[in-house]
Amino acid sequence: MTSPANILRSQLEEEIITGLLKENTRLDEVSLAERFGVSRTPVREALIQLTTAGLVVKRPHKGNFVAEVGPTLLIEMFDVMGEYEAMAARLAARRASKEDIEKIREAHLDCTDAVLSGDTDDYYYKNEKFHKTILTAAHNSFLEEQSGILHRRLKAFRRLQLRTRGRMQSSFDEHNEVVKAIEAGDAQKASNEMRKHVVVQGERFADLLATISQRNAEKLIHAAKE
Amino acid sequence: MTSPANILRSQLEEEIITGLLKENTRLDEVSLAERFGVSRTPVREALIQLTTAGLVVKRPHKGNFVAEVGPTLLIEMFDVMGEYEAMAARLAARRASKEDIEKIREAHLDCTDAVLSGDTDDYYYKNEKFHKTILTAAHNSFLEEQSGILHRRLKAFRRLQLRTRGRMQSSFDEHNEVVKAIEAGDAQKASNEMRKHVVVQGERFADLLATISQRNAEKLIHAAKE
DNA sequence: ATATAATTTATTGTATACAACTTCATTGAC
DNA sequence: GTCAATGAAGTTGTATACAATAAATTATAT
Repeated sequence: MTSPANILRSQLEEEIITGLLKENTRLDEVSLAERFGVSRTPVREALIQLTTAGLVVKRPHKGNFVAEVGPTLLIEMFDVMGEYEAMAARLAARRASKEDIEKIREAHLDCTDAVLSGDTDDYYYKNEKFHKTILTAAHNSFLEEQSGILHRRLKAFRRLQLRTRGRMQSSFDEHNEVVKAIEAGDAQKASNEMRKHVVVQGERFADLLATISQRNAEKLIHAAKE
Repeated sequence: MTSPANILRSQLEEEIITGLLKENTRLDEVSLAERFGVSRTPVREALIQLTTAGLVVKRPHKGNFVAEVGPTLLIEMFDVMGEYEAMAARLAARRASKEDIEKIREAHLDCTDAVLSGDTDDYYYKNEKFHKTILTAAHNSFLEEQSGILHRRLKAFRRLQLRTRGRMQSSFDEHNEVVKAIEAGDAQKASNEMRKHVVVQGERFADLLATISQRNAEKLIHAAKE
């Protein structure tokens, strides 16, 4: 599990996700091998894994490149992420045990401190925990896994969002609605509130785009209105 | 794209999905290499890809095994599949163009022939096309991709379901409800109808389980009732 | 001088050789 | 006779060597 190839994979994954390795950067096998002090074989294995994960694109006999996450794809991914979370909320509303609900309530309350102190980093973690708690309460490990994969991929963009002024308070308020719906066992409402909460829209959408490509922002704000 | 490694991957994938290679079957690298007339390297590459896809599990220094799809996981996957399709229907209800709706209507009508002739194989293909049309109308290529991956993985189980008596007619009726909702632009209803349509429940659920393990069927019917 | 073709260089894709680890069997001791 | 320990065999993980393909540069012809 902690073989050189796996370390390599997670390391590269991290660098791509955080944006340290920029889009379309060529990932030369020999250079990477030298850098990590291994042969090309484990490097190739790591690259293959990242390719199937969608983080790297292989052009036959041309090389491996960091996959570009265009604005369109990014929005699409956020939409799907919203659906994962909405599904979790819906299932949680139906399936959550007393203990599950207690944990959700707890995680929700924990967020209060971060909101009051205005600590966005703190809120980021507590927010993550809140969402994770609901995913667990959905009792669908496959959903949890898929959601986790996408979540990691969106990590870099997600974090930026919370920095927006007033976002933390409104995020907390939205959590509140979700919790109420789950407690009431209202699957439909829990689902809808959660989707609204996660999905990027309006001005937040424009902010997000600005973090990727300044140039293409305008024409895509239009598209966002649908 | 059609390199030896890729041919190998799709071939193995097919054999695992169709059940030709049973669960927990050991995938010996040298044997596979001999069988396909290549060296171990491309075999390993294919196995890595299948591992990240979740079809194969690697136990370090022990070997590669066909991942087992237990009843629980299978239900979970069907649930997520239902959510993908529900999302597609929801988005289609909001975003579908006149041409999109026309294509959906067309695909739906095409199913009529199969229902009347009672040809389950024919219906299988036309049903697939119907669902694909809605996915396209959702205008989210990432969703389309994710859905496609899971769809292929569930292929073997899905096909069996249609054989159930009367399932074709009720499936068609459910399609009808979905189409109506999309045409009316009722996102909520389109979504819910589609989810109900796809998700496995009730007796169909028991039928499905029987195809995997006869033994574990009973105790899981209980779980299905939630 | 420019365009095209050929050769060279660099990089990916595959094969083979070697090392590390795990498992099974055999041998020895209690 | 049984359990444990050591060794042998087999399999995965890694390194290196070789082949194939594509890009770049240079040389030649128009």
